[in-house]
Amino acid sequence: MYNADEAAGAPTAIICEKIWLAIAERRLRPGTRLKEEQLAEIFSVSRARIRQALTALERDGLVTIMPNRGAFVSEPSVDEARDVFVTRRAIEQRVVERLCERATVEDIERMRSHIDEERVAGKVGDLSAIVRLSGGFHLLLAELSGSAFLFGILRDLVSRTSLITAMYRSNHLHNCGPDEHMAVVDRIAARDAAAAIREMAEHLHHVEAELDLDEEKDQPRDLRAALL
Amino acid sequence: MYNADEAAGAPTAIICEKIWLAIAERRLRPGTRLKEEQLAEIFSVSRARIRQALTALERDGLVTIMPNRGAFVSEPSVDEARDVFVTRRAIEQRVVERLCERATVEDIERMRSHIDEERVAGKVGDLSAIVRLSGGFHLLLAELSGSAFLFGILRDLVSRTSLITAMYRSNHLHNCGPDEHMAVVDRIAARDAAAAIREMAEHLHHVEAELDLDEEKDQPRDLRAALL
DNA sequence: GTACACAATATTGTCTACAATTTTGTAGTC
DNA sequence: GACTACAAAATTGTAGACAATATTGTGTAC
Repeated sequence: MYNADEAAGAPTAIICEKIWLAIAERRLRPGTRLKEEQLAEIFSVSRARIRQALTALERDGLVTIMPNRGAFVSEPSVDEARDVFVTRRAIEQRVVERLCERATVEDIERMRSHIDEERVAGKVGDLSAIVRLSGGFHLLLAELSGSAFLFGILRDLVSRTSLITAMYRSNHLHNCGPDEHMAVVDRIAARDAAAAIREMAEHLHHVEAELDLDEEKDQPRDLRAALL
Repeated sequence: MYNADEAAGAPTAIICEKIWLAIAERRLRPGTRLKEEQLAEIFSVSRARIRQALTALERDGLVTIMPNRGAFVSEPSVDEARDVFVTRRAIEQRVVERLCERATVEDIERMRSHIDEERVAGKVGDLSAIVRLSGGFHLLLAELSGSAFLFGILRDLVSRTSLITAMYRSNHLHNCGPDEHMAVVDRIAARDAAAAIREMAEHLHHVEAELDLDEEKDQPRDLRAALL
């Protein structure tokens, strides 16, 4: 891990990751304004580089850029949140399906050792690692599925899931539990595609179910809707 | 349509679209180098704007940027091409599925009138319009499915499909025929999800089958592989 | 006292100049 | 004569300066 205090002259990818992590860990709340000059000073880089980072983050759906207005941490609506999970189920079903056909024993081993890391992070209570690893498991599966597009798409979706989780869940720790991950891996190892798909779908439903997507159904997007 | 001769001071989106169309219409062949200064002069804009356009096109997979080397029109491999179709089938299955549940009569009408446009373009022989509309049909379906993510993902995939079609097919005209599109819409209108999904899968298989993805199986990515 | 118009400030958007890197051409040496 | 090292040209990457736009604060008129 990089030391957060030594951020001088960091390349664009590092800046993106730092902002991404800050959002996922709820240090940057949805709706927060991200002033370019301010960020440039914080990271000790030029404003041009910050703009690059912000446009990249916009592409991942983490920040929303309003022309001539500035960049803000995105505030995904309930509908958008549900939409992410709908799409994830579609993508990850296909990922698991392919893994049941193609995964090697080395692949299975990588999945298991990843889950070990998750468990360690959970015991130690390293929030930063937990956030990264829980999403990372799904990305690892997508990577091992051998489809660069499924991987790329899921990368987007996982980022958005982190934001959604940060926004609609009081506590992030229970999500993406290593036990449910292991259940999926066991089914893949057994080459039981139907069961693996079911296990994954169930897992994603659990993650979604832990969010408060029902209560504050239409949360205000603009002031008018909020106050009248 | 814009006049291609009057491109002075065009915003980034216009530049992207022009380059995209040039690639889709095979005026820019895969592997072509895209020098920034040259493009800046052609479009009568600053080099900074060209860089914006190129990074946007890279995100869509149409150009490949090699650091300190420059931007090139992407050369998707056979495996990547197949991968795109695998992913498209997964995504568009879900799109059609949702449309069978949610599509209104107005939606069906929009699909049908879009297909009418395709037929007109086909009769007139407007290659530019054919390219745009054939992909546009699938995007319209995704848009009407009500899932912004399915739409966004398919947007990417359709762009890549255009590039792949331009690369592996001698004649673009037979792809995405309006008749097969109409077959899908008819099934959606009849709310027959299973049949609609089958019709769409078949259509995508046809498009893929018309490409020469078998013959030049490992086309050279680098000189070493090409010459030794 | 309120509302509108105007000005000041702050922030983003764009362009131009400079620095770093890579590629190509040339000369020198073995 | 061929290979290596060096230099020059071209191209990309970066940063800083300037212009455009939106927001906020103030003043004046009704």
